[in-house]
Amino acid sequence: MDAASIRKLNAALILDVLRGKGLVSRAELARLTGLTKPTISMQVAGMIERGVVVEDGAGAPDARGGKPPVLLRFNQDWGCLAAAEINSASVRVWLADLNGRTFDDEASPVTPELGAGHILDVLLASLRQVLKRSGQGQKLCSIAIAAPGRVDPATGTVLEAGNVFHWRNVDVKKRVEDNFGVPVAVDNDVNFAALGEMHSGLAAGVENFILIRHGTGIGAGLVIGGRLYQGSHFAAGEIGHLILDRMTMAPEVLTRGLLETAVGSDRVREKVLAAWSGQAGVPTPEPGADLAAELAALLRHGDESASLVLDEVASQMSIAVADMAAMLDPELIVLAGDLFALIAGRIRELVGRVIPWPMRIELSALGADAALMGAMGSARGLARDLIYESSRETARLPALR
Amino acid sequence: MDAASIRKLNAALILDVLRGKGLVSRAELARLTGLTKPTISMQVAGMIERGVVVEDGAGAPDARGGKPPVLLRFNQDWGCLAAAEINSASVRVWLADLNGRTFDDEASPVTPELGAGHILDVLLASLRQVLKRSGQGQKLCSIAIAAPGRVDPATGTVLEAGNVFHWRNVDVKKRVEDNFGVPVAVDNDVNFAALGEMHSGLAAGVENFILIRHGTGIGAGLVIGGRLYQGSHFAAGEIGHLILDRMTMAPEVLTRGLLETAVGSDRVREKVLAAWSGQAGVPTPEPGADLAAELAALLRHGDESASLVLDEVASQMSIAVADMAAMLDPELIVLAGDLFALIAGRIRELVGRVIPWPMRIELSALGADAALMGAMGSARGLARDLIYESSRETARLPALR
DNA sequence: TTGGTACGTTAGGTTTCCTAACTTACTAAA
DNA sequence: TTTAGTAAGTTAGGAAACCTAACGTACCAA
Repeated sequence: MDAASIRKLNAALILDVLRGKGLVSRAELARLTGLTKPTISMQVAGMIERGVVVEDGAGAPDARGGKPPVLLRFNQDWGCLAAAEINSASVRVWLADLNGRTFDDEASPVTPELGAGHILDVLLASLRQVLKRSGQGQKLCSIAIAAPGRVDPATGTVLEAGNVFHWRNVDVKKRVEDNFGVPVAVDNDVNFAALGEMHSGLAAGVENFILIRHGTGIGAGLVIGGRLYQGSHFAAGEIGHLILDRMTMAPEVLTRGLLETAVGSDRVREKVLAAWSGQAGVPTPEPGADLAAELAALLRHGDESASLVLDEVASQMSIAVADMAAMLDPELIVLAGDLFALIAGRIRELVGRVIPWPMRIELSALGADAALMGAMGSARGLARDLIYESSRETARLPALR
Repeated sequence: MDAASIRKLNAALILDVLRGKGLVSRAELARLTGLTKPTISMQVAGMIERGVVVEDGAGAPDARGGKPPVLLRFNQDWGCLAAAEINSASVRVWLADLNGRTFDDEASPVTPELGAGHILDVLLASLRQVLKRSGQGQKLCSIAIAAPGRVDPATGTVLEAGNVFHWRNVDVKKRVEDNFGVPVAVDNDVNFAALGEMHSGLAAGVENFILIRHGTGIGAGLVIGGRLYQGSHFAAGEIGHLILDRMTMAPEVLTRGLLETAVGSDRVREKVLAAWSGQAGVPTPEPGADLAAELAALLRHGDESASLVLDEVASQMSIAVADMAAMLDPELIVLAGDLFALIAGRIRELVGRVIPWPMRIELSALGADAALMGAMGSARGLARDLIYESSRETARLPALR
């Protein structure tokens, strides 16, 4: 720890305040950071020279008189950020300014059968295209990628990607870094979705929460103490393995009694088809259609089979939610996945019975964009070091007259 | 962030190395910390003046020649630490040096019926006694207290202490701080037990692990990212509420299907008594005796009832352990409680069936001292600030000749 | 006895921050 | 229109911590 570190820490402090507040004067920065006015002036001079900060007009002078403040603003166009998501239907890419505001995007259809190499090719081409189109290629600061499966964020490798993709040890980070030469973050899509809720969703400012996603698979993203928790084998939140058939550990539980097998969307569809009454005037459920919309339609027509299936699903999901709540005592549980809209009320009621303290259980508001928003937040974090690196040569500029 | 902060940070860095390594010379400190020799000399001079560090003999000179190093040592007797535990049978107090080595202790029998006020009186008296006996009262740096129930460590208040103590909102921290005028940490005994395993047990150096304690109640302490995680309502790890009777959320589950009700030691005793074969030559199980020892004796005599009961308990505990493993993906799970010695093997086997990655499941080695050891570690952490506060006046001492 | 090596100290310079005083630009009231 | 008051931002000087480079000290080995 030496003088240079002090300067960097103070630069980060100043920039954090500046990014958080929007327009701030030097004097107010001094008040907010606890640093003195000369220090702020010197630091800000360096930032302005590098272009990270710009002067942006005059503020209203104090009512009692006094020189009006010169307002400063973080220059969100100093660089740009990229986020990408690989899912079973497409590769999506977003480009955003340093405040995370998306200004361009691109989606390329893919299928898992294309294989890891080809899908990554699509991703790289897609990235290149948006960067070229926007003319911001030179300013790119960082990239974050939401990938399927179990990911080691330290190495940026997809260790294994479940039933759909059949990836093993795919080094996404290296591939992308080699092509763009900027820092790259890779993580699981559910984890990024949780970060998305934290950055710009329901969980803003929440220290401890869980995002549970329901789909073909079932997974959870855990945020503990304001940070993503991935687990020792990057498998934290793999609640598909939760055991439903309690009071016993019989071998058949391994195939029958696990949460994912019981209430994954494929199984729910089967159950609906099996139980469907065939009532006149009720639409026939079809494989391939939107499961949640279909169930909602059945419910509207007063179809009993749908309501019975949903009751069962709600009951089993409630067990998982209640157990997570009991173990982790989060402040909030966010439910992501269309089906949850139909059963959130029932889950709240059932969980409320077993958990003796108040707990918010909410439906995600970000929908399909959650992972990309979280990835963008992560890209923003990665870019911090580049932005905050304060150049030493700029110290103590002569006054401008 | 200013010059004074730099000095403090570097002082902490140096002292951490010194405490970790034992005997170190100034030159080696420079190498280990990355600071320069003059900086180390200056910092160390201040520490020696304050008595926090002492010179302790000469080291062996380098084989190639050269002046032999003067070895430095952290002065573990610069102050002392206290830890206390309140349990249903006694109030225990330990006194230790700054390295956490206990040099005096005291146990006072109490019963929960005495009430919070009286039990705290006993604790205070006990603390005063050991401090007086050792003559170290003036040097006391901090106190940590393992209390029963749900504790808010920020305020040091026992919010509620379960079935045994019937405490509500007992401000332990204030009471003790007012009496001794040193920083006081209060936390739940299971949490401190987990810290104990981390400081000086099986979990040394483990980032993510869970300690599960079985007794009348069942609770877990969660260490995530090397830090205790208490939850948003200080209820993390309250796995007594886990739901055993799956596939349903029927109302009767609330009394019948919760983990604590099913496998708490009281219930296990009932089960043993109910199932006992009354076989000749087998000792009769008696209420009040040591449950684990009794079960072990029954097993030795080949009693079938005991083995059936244990199988059931193991099966149900396994569900809880497997679920925690699936959700939190810890590196290690530590089992604390006598009963676990009889069923750990079975738990390992059952959990191994559902969790597809390797996971260590071990019996706690610290036994009844775990919570006190963890509390002592916490007291040591609290004392850091006092120890590391580097005095400004000592800068740049003239050379001694 | 001499050269080599490593420990720890001294001297001098750099960087950053702080305090105090100053200039600048505006309001409000005489 | 002038004058006093207030707040923003700059300048000047100094303090505190660090660093580099060189030096004195104590030991080994030939």
